[in-house]
Amino acid sequence: MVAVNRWSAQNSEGYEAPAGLAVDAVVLGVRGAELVALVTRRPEGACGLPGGFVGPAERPEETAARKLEEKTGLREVYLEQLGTFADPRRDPRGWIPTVAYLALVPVGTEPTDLEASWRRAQDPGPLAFDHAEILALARDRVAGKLWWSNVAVGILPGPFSLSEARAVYEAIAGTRYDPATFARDLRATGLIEPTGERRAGATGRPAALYRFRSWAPAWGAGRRKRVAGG
Amino acid sequence: MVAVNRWSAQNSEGYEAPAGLAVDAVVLGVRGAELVALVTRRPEGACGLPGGFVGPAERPEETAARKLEEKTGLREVYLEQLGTFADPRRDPRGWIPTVAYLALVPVGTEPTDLEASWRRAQDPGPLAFDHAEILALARDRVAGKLWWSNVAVGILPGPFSLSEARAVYEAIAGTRYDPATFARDLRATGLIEPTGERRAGATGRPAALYRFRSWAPAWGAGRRKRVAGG
DNA sequence: AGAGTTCTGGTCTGTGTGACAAGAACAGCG
DNA sequence: CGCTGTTCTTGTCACACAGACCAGAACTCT
Repeated sequence: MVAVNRWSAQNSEGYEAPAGLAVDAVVLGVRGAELVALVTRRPEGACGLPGGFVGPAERPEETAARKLEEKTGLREVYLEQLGTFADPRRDPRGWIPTVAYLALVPVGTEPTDLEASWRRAQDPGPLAFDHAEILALARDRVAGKLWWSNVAVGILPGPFSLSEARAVYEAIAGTRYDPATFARDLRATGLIEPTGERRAGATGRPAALYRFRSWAPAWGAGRRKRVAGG
Repeated sequence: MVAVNRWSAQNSEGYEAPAGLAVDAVVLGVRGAELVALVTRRPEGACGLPGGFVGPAERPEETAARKLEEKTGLREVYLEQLGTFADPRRDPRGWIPTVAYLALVPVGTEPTDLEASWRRAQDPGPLAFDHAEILALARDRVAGKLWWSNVAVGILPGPFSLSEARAVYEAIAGTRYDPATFARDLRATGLIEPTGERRAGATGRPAALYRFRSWAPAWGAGRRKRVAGG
């Protein structure tokens, strides 16, 4: 019944228990042609992923959503569990496993928290704990699922042109696509539908606008792109 | 410093802490033409996935490997994290998050623990807690990675014929493959290599034997199969 | 009105995939 | 020993798809 020391607790069954359960979120967005991740300055001064402790009546995804709203003001963001990092030595404060989440936020989102800022997802600079490893896992995950699901809806929630979608896909995949082929293939996935509107005002021919058919996680049924050879 | 009740603890920082950290393993194998999962009888009488509590100086994958050896006698099995299930109400005993793992064991493996037995991965019967959900996630995961990695090495560790490999792949994917096309495609992944031996004694032309090039997780570089349309 | 830019539909070609056909290498039997 | 049946193995063929290119459409700017 008594915590044996500062670093871990003990329950009534005699099992050692963690000192707490944490969540960390990899918040990804697109700025210009680059994939960016949100990092916050920690009390110790180092930078790290936004996160916090899970409450005793909370599901971890609720904690992640709560922290995300604090940093960005956004609700209803795409959120997916990446995995759990539970090496007992990962946090010098004690035995604190963390459940890592991947979040995707719309183009143009700015941090509401002054301690938070965008960094390039590649080369984010030094991060606390094992956060660099978590970020790397997030990059692989989102790139792998790009053409197979509607994860991009988190970054393109509103009506978008195929050029805007292409910029997002290119930033995430790290490659360039032929505009005509990209349009054909994205339409063929069946994940998007035309709104009937067009975006004028810019230079060139106005682009037709599209939206994702569903906000909820979904999978394409038509053509799929192969992933780049490993 | 004092656990507030039987169901959760509290650390020195004032944060509530879980009552313990658990692991559960989905142990998959192939018996005949079917994908099977290992289940154990729990003290309460219900059936569930093999699992246990993580020690304070242990990484969860070590706990999973330890429990797996208790149930099957196997060391060096393929082990991969599936995800974490941490709904505070998932376990009636208290706030106990569990990290779920996927393990693949060779064809012919028999449980060493009398309380453990094989069940069909589809239709395993009622399972305790959220273990049915965890098993479903494991089935999807292994089917999705089948053609993209050498996960099957966990089920086919020794020399095998292409027919034996095909039986395993068909059991996992739940489909049937053309023998000739299967042979061409599996060879084209670059994941396997011929041993030079042949398996005689059975009826028909003796089959050439193959082995996986590497035991460690690896990815194919050649042809890949598309996943079945969702 | 003309030039420049971007979007969009069409075509063409190389390649991967699935299905099929035919030959090779054994065991069992009359 | 030859025939039959089975299984493994190689080869071929048709189709669908990814990628690239081209030309026209639709706008803005000068």
